[in-house]
Amino acid sequence: MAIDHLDGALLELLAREPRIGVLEASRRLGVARGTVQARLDRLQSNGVIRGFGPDVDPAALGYPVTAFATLEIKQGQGSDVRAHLASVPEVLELHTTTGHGDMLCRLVARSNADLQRVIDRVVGFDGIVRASTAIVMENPVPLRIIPLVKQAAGG
Amino acid sequence: MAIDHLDGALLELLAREPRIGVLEASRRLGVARGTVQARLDRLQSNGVIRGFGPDVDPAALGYPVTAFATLEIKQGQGSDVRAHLASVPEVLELHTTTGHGDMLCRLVARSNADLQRVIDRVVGFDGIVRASTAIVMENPVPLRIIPLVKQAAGG
DNA sequence: GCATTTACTGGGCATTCTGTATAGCGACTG
DNA sequence: CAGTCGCTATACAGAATGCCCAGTAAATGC
Repeated sequence: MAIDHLDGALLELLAREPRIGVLEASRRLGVARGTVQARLDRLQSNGVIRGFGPDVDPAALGYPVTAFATLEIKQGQGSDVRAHLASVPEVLELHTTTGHGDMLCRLVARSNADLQRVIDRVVGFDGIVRASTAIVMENPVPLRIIPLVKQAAGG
Repeated sequence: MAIDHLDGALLELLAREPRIGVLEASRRLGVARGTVQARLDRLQSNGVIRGFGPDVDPAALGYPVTAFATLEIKQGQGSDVRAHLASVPEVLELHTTTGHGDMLCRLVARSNADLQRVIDRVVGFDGIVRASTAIVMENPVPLRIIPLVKQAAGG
């Protein structure tokens, strides 16, 4: 669970140059290959590294518009709403939250006009009482993990 | 830019089994190795695939609490606030948005108590007028891209 | 209609990496 | 003090990669 400095450096290296192999990583980090291999195995079985899935850019796929929708749900309809939202491809992420809304989801769309269609599809479901949408204009800090990794590694 | 069915299948395959190589992928997809290689190169230079960075789980790093904070910013302080937020490791993501707030950020913390510390650090900055936080309880749909890829590939 | 370009196939080749195993060494622990 | 753990160092077979080429089929331009 705890991450030491070598783990941190390894994660950082992998984040910066993902196509790097175990052997090359060991050279960069100045440790034996077996060490890197053992660390990687441990990080993966720990669940620290979930995987190495391709990082796909929705914008490049033709979905340049991102929005966050806060949803208010009718009592007891939670699981139906979840299933509904999971069936919409443009819903990239869904959280249930405390606070004003009950759920928060990340949406993408082909255009602002298309966003209307997506929202209609998302909220056009019985269990959803109200929705408020915030359209993303800029993304000054793209999803990142390295600063947190550094902190966790004690750096 | 446009994604055909083979691209979609390749992305799906890579998402499901990321450690797969080009050769193995070509076998699974029933095409020549050179084809997979060419498609991958194209997807990467297109920007569709940003990279293959390790997918790190903040919870496994000791940050099991996630929250979204909506921030209201003092006019003209945008770039200062951006820089401030970028300097906080627990800020995983930051967007500027339309709607009620001016910014939306994703936070993580070691505990609910620790979240208070993080929020204090985030909002303890002159340009931020008001903040409202929603703590994530469940994540019924984790960040995903495959359904969108399938739709973009026309299937 | 004809030539050109593009994308895919199938094959080959040298280099490199992976998976796996070995043994030695220093540090920590019961 | 013996046992365990993590790291180093090395070895080896099998596999994958990067790169090359020639042939073919479909789309594009003249």
